[in-house]
Amino acid sequence: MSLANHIEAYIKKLLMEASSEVIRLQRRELARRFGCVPSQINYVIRTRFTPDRGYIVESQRGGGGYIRIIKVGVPTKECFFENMVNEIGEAIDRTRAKGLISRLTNDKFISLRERLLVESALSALDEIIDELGDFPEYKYNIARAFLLKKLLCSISGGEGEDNDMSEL
Amino acid sequence: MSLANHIEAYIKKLLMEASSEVIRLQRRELARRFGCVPSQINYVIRTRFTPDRGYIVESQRGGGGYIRIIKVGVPTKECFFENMVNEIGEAIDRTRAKGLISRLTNDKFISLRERLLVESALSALDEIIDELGDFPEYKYNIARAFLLKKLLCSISGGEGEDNDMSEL
DNA sequence: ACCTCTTTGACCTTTTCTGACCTTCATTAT
DNA sequence: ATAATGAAGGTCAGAAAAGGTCAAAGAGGT
Repeated sequence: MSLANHIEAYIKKLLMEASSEVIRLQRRELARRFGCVPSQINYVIRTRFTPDRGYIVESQRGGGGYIRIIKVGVPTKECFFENMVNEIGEAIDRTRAKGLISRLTNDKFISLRERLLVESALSALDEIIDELGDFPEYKYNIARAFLLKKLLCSISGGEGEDNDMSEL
Repeated sequence: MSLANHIEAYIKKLLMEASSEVIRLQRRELARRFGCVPSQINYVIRTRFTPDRGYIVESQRGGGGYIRIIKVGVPTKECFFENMVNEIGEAIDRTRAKGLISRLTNDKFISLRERLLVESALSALDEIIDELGDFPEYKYNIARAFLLKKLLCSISGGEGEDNDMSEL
C-alpha cells in the first residue's frame, strides 16, 4: 500500500472518530507523522478528498494555519443515485437531464433549492460553452453529463465512481 | 488556534454579553490581558471587524482613549446575496470563490449540502474547460464568476440581476 | 516500453506577530 | 492662555509561521 493510501486511511479514521463531521489538521504535523514532505498531504487531499466524493476542504495559511476537512452527511439513498449515474452515461441532452432532475425532487431525494442549484448550473454551463467557442452539440452533452454526475455523486455520499469525459 | 483568533473570540463574546450593540475597549488593557504587543489589537480589528462583516469601529487617542466597536444589524438574505454578487464582479479566481462560499455557510445562508453542490459545480467547470481546449486563466475566472453568480441568484430568491459574461 | 500514480524538493503566497517610531488629546504647570 | 507632559491609540515594515504550486524524478503495473 502506498503512503498516499495510508494517509488517506488515517484522515478517514480521524473523521470517523470525530463526533462531528469536521476535523482540523496541520499539514506540517501530518507530514512529520508520516515522515514525508508536506506537499504529499496536498496530493492526498487533491486526489482523495474531492467535492464529488462528498468532502469540503478549507485551509488557512500563516501562523496557526490549518486544513479543515468536512464530510458532508448524506441522508440519501446511495443506490438510487448510483442508478441514476448509470442512466446518465457518457452524454445526456437537455431534455433527459431535466427529466432526471425532476424525478429527484418528486422522490424527495433533493430539496427544491438543491434542484434550483442543479438546474442553474446546467443552464449556466450551456451559456459558458456558447461563449467559449463554436462546439458541436455532442460536446455539450458530454460536458452536461459530466457535470450532472459530479453534482449527484457529491451529495449521494458514494465514493464517487469514475467519471472522466473521455470523449470530450 | 492563533492569538488573533483568541482575541477575536474574546471581543465577540463581549459583544454578545453587552446588552447594547456597542462595546468600548482599551487597546493597552486588551494587549496586557493577552500578553501581546498593542499593535496586535489593531491587526485583529483591521482583519476581523471590517465593515463588510458588519462592524463599525471608532477610536479616540490621548488620555482616556478607547476603541469602540459597533455591531450593525445583520443584513437580510436578499441584501446579503446582492452584496456577494457585487463582490464577485466580472471574474473571480478559485481562492476568492472558495472564500465567499465559505462565508455563505458560516453565516448560515446555505446548507452544507448546498455548499457541496456549489463547490462541485465549480470544480467540474474547471475540468470541463480544461477538456474543451487551451484557454487562458482569465477565461476560467470569467466563467467561474458567471456560474457562481447564477447559482447564488437562483437560491437568493432575488430578481437575478444582469449577468452576461461580456468579456469572455 | 509506456502510462499512470506517487513522491520529492525548490520556490511562492498568505497570515500572524513584534517592535520601533508617529500622532492625538487631556491634564497640569507656568 | 500656553506650553509641557504623559497617556492613550496608529502605522508600517520586517520576521516568523503556516500552507500552496509546480515540475521532475521514481515506482509499479500492462
